[in-house]
Amino acid sequence: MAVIEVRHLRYFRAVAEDLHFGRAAERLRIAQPALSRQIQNLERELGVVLLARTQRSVALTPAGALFLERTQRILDELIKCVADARRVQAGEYGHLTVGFIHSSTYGLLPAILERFRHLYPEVELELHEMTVADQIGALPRRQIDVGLLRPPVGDPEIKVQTILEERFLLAVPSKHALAAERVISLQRLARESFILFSRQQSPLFHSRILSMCERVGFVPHVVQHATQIHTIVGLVGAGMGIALVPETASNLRISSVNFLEIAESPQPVEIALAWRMDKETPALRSFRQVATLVAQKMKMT
Amino acid sequence: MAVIEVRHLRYFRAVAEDLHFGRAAERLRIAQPALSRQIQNLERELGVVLLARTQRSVALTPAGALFLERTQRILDELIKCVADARRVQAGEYGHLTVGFIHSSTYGLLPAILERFRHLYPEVELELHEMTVADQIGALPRRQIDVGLLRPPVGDPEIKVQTILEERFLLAVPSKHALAAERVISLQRLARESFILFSRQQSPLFHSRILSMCERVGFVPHVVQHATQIHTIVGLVGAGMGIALVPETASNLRISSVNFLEIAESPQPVEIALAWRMDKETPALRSFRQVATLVAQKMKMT
DNA sequence: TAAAAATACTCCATAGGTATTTTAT
DNA sequence: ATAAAATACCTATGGAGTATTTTTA
Repeated sequence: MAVIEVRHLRYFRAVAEDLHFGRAAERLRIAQPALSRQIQNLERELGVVLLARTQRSVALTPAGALFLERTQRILDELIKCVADARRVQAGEYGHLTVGFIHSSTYGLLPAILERFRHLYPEVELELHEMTVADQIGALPRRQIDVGLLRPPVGDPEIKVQTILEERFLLAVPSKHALAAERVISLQRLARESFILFSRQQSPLFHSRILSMCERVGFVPHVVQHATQIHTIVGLVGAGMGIALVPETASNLRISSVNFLEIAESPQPVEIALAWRMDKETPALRSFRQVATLVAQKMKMT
Repeated sequence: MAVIEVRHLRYFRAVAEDLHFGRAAERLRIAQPALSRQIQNLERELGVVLLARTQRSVALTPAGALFLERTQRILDELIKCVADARRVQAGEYGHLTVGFIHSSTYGLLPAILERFRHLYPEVELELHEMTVADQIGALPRRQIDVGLLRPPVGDPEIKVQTILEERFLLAVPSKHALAAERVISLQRLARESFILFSRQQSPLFHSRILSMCERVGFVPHVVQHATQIHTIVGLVGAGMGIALVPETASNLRISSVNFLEIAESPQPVEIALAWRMDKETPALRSFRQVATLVAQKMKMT
């Protein structure tokens, strides 16, 4: 026997607990002589007498007592280590760094987090608010494992899965003449003052809004540019103008703003997951699954 | 394979470190196919893929990374546990509860402790000052493992080994008429005032002193009883009388007291080690050895 | 004499070896 | 074409079984 094996530890523990070779062997489902020999081998390998045996009794030596305590710990750790490895593989245990755009914090991200933390409480999540561009840069650099962003992405090394489509709504101040309507045609907004997403920071929204106005025949009269949805909605609430915003904005629940559906039901904007296509870790798999499910459920309501 | 063995952990660690089956096998001094099969067995048993292999490369999966970290810890602990068991057997590691009489604190006990702590720094000593009677009671009850006491003991279950013999000296106040002498005959003390060990607390000293006086033909005139050596020497220093004390008392180094040898060189009193004869632990063996050696050395000086 | 551990021997499961195949670069 | 892991097949070590002996309370 060149090295001590787990078998020796298990056998020794059994004998040390029972202080009886016969009964310990029975518990281990092996014959008593086999057990005796393994304990002898262990003691020989250690060069230490662990058990003081007489024909009538077995007792632990001080070295044996120490060895038992340590052995117990090692065996426990081994069991735990095996269990944890299995849980990592099952995506129930691990670590995941998530990038997300600001607008997801109004509804989608909190909903995903709540569900995920409930299902996978032992996956440690690290959250980073980032722009879409930063996320696309951070993914290959492994600064994030998954991104919650708006397509398109472009990089062929990055996989993208759309999980949610959002309609555009019209945000108007509560006191505005249109505030009483539920559905409105874009054509009626030609003379209105618009608060618009900035071209630099939110190119997708910017161009979408411009083109949907263009389609019905006007160029919006822009009184203010802004980047973040909550800023824009805030400005609308202050009576500065109206704005076209994705429907998550209605989660903001600002009392001085009404959200109206748009009769032309313009092309929705998407929210997607993005991740490195090379290898999907178990924790990522869990996250994707939860995110997809949560988004699915949001569509229904 | 019913259970995971240390072999699997060692093999996995090697592959995980090298990320190359061939080189890992070489390091382990086994053939590559044997290693491949053992890792496969391990993964099958775990139900977990630890290594992501392609024909050109081997990489750890997240589960594998966790398993490696834990495996490393377990193997380290196993090595340490083996080493510690060996050290317990060698009496270099462990725990020992020592009972001792007060008078040993003047010279013998500190000398033993110093030497022992130097030689066996990892044996934890628990020290309890106790009377001889308490020690004899505490030994079978396993409250102490070894006692430093004055014989006799009596209990046949307790082994006793005398390690030191002490002569009696005469303690006199520095200003006393006899203080200038170096050696004195007991006969000259018939008229002196004695401070004597109490019969109850120190029966051995009490009877020894009475009988040595009796032998030269007088009954000492006792002005005060006391129990502990330092109390008695203190009273002598205060000029209250003279006293017969074991020579350890001279370690007290009280300037107002002179210690004189006794011409009749009366029977010395002994200090002994006492321990349960059933089984001697390695730490006890170390302690006995050191105590014997230190006492030996004290005799010489 | 009875109970329990150790010894003697036998057997076979499996760790490990060699030769070869597969596969991705 | 090459490097590296996997597969196929063989060998033999040693773990486990049965029968027996030893020991001492």
